[in-house]
Amino acid sequence: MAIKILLADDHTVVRHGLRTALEKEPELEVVAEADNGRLAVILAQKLKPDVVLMDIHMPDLNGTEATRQIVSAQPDVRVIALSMYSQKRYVLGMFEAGAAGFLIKNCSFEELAHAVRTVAAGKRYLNSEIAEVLVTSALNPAPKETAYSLHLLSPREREVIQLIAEGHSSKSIATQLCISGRTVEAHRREIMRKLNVKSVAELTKFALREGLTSIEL
Amino acid sequence: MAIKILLADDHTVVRHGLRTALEKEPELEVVAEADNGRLAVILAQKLKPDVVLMDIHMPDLNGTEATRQIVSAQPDVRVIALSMYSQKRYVLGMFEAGAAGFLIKNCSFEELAHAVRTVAAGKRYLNSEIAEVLVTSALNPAPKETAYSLHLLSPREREVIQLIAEGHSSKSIATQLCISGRTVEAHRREIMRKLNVKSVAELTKFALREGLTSIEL
DNA sequence: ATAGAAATAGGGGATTTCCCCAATGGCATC
DNA sequence: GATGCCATTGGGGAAATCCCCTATTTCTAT
Repeated sequence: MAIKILLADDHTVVRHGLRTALEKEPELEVVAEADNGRLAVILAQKLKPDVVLMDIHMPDLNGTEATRQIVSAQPDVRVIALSMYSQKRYVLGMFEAGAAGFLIKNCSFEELAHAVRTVAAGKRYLNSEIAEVLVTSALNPAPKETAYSLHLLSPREREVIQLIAEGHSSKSIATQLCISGRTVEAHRREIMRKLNVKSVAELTKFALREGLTSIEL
Repeated sequence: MAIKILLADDHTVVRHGLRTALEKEPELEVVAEADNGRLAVILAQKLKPDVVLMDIHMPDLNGTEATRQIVSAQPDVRVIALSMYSQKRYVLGMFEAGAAGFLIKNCSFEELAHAVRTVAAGKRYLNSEIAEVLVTSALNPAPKETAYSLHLLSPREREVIQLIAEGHSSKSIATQLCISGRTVEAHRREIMRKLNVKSVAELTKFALREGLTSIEL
């Protein structure tokens, strides 16, 4: 009995490529494709696939919400998240929504096929990168809030990171906050340690994602 | 004589799927894959493919700059841009860099294969959506700044700003580009002078707006 | 109460970035 | 073919940031 697969990804070419590659595997069968989350939910209900390969970024209904709806209606459908990024909030969000596995799009096809068989057998599938994210997250037991790592930072640190992301130097920040430049440097280092970034560029992207600053100059 | 294709996309699974699908076509042959723009340039030089399928968003060297380098060195290599989005600045940027065609990832595989054959025959390939973007753009003769404001920067500077916005230090960039750290610093200063910014934070935001880097880490 | 964290500030030195300047080479315009 | 622009390549020195520490105060939580 072949494993029935539903592909949910908004890029037609990507879906076609995945289907072609998956169907070279004898016991895997792609039964349908969806180009958005809402359609994925409908098709999952109708076709009862064994495994859904679910992209996270999709129009109309994103992969996380689609997973939540599918799994709550049909707990035996196994969903594998397929994402470009291994960011904690995506990983935690998908598992919280009920996904059985998580793959980075930058994985090998062999890993993808292996993941499909693993979750179809009722097990979870995590590669080492995702496992790392989960372990780190589990060891910092500040549930939910840690997922949005802004809560890792103290209020003062949030002030400082915003000013850095707005382009201010440590000295300028010190003047604005009426503290010593050394203190600002200490905050800056602590922020980078907590967020595990090594450059102002990454720090700026974090601040943008968290809405601490605007992309406009 | 089969059409030799080079695949450049940073997602391994996507490359594998495309390769599998393309190789079902008798007269198409995938001769190599690259997961970043710099490798694509090297492989294009070495293998002299007929067609390069080039993703726009890639680490280290993006698809637009990679296209520019490939086409300027080997004008007979035909590059097809493969993008998730049909935003004007991507379309204009790729054609300005010398691309022969432009495909949205959300196109059918038949269209992809047809585009490969079309550009290999020396013609351009545009689907109606891209044609629409170009016509609109041609009828609204917006000055270059609005169309492709990266024109302020030289090609080398565009390489450097991408790497800075990805979080690399000058020294690391120097190693990647095989030039002195002092030269990278000079580029960095020139970039900041031209863009009139004073910090890596502002520079990162510019790179994000121009699609040179992704907000995800 | 005691442990831990946040906020403050600093020493000293390594590394990186910033600002002034210079040489080369290409390419275009005149 | 001379001129001039600018891209690319770099040096020297000043400034900023980063990294290793220590230290005090305050507040919170166990």
